[in-house]
Amino acid sequence: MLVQDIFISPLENALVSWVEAFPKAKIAPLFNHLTLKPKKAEKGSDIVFWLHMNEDRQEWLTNTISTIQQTYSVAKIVVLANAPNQAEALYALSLGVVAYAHAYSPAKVLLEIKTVITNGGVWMGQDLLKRLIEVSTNLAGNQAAQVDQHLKLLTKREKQVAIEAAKGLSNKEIARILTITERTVKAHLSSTFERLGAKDRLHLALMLNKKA
Amino acid sequence: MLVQDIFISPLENALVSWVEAFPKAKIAPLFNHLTLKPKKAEKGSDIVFWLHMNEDRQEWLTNTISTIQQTYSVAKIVVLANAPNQAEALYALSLGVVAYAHAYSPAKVLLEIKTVITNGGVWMGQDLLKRLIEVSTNLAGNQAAQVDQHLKLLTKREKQVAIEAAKGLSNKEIARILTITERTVKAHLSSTFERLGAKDRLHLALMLNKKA
DNA sequence: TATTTTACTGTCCTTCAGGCCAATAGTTTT
DNA sequence: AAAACTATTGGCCTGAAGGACAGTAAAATA
Repeated sequence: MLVQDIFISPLENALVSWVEAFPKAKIAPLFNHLTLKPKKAEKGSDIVFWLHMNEDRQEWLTNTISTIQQTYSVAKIVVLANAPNQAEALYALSLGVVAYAHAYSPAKVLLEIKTVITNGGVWMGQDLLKRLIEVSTNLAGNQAAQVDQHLKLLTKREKQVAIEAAKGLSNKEIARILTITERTVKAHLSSTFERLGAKDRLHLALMLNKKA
Repeated sequence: MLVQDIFISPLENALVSWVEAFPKAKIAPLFNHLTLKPKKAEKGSDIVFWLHMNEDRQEWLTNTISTIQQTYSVAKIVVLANAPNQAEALYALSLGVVAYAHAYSPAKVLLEIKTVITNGGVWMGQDLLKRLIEVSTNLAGNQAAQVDQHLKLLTKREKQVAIEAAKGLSNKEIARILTITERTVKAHLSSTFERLGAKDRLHLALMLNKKA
């Protein structure tokens, strides 16, 4: 099967590791419909687009991916980022990109990525994946129940104080509406922090305002 | 670098594809400390444990993984499931497993998995990954939707600071990760409070963590 | 009944947050 | 070219937050 690699980068010259990994690859300054004839693409060949991503070019990325997908339905797209970050990676992957890596990855890694994606795999950083899994496993549990779980550990009075604090009220305000001393509010809060393992009222607020 | 493969399976005979992929691999009916001498493991060699997972053996999986991790800190663990499912995969990955695949994967795939994980990668099914990404982008996405409303009122730098502050980080911590002075963080935050009409960082956090 | 938990309050102290009043340099807009 | 905005940092000051180290009285539980 013919596999064709196309680098799209704003740089004049492709990075050395790219050339090393794919000597025969095409390099284009930006994607346009003349880069490759669609017909040639359709007849059973795989195309891999390697998009070189600079900072602050989200829009370009979005548009380019969209255009490629519309033009070559079978194409696989890899994003190589100068400054990789999780948010961007997540975004790119949600658009259908099958690999997201550092732009200065050595040739060996690039070839490995190629192997993985041509076999139907997806390539991404381990940190991002870890976060994905964390988020998903958290989400699997019921959040509403989780908040109750927290409040259940508190006494009646601590609960009241905690809820007000989580709304953003100051100790003084909480004291006023519960008709107790500010000192007492602090006592309930300190106890609450310890019971729930929160460092401070902000973390408490984040715990109790957990997104559903 | 020496890489040692160890199959752990309740079956008497290893599956053919395993033997085909790793003719020199060790095969053990179940994990115990005598399987491999820790000393041998420590001196710069990579160990890969391939756990053959039958149905209804979650507990065995949990214990085995735990034991392996305690014994060989550098070991990589692969789970090969007779009947793969996303929940189990997610669980395994959250325990630190670096690959989850079908037990009857052909030798070619097994070798590919090996390549990926020995290079620091993680292997999993594309469907699972797609789901992970969907879930995560929904989560990050719906927030971004309303939160964007707020964030778009901020400058680039203010945005970065605001997001970290909303996570519960202190000024000092934010300063460190953005490589600026704590004073500068304060300046960005003050500006942010004014632009968004937040009284303090807790209100900012509530605004940016608003649920749908 | 004895013990533990809850609710409440006190003072002292340290750290942190955020406002106020600056200044400099680069970028963008008018 | 002038004005406005952005990014950066400085010092000073006030007040809030939270920990340390207390104490008392009522209620719940063993």
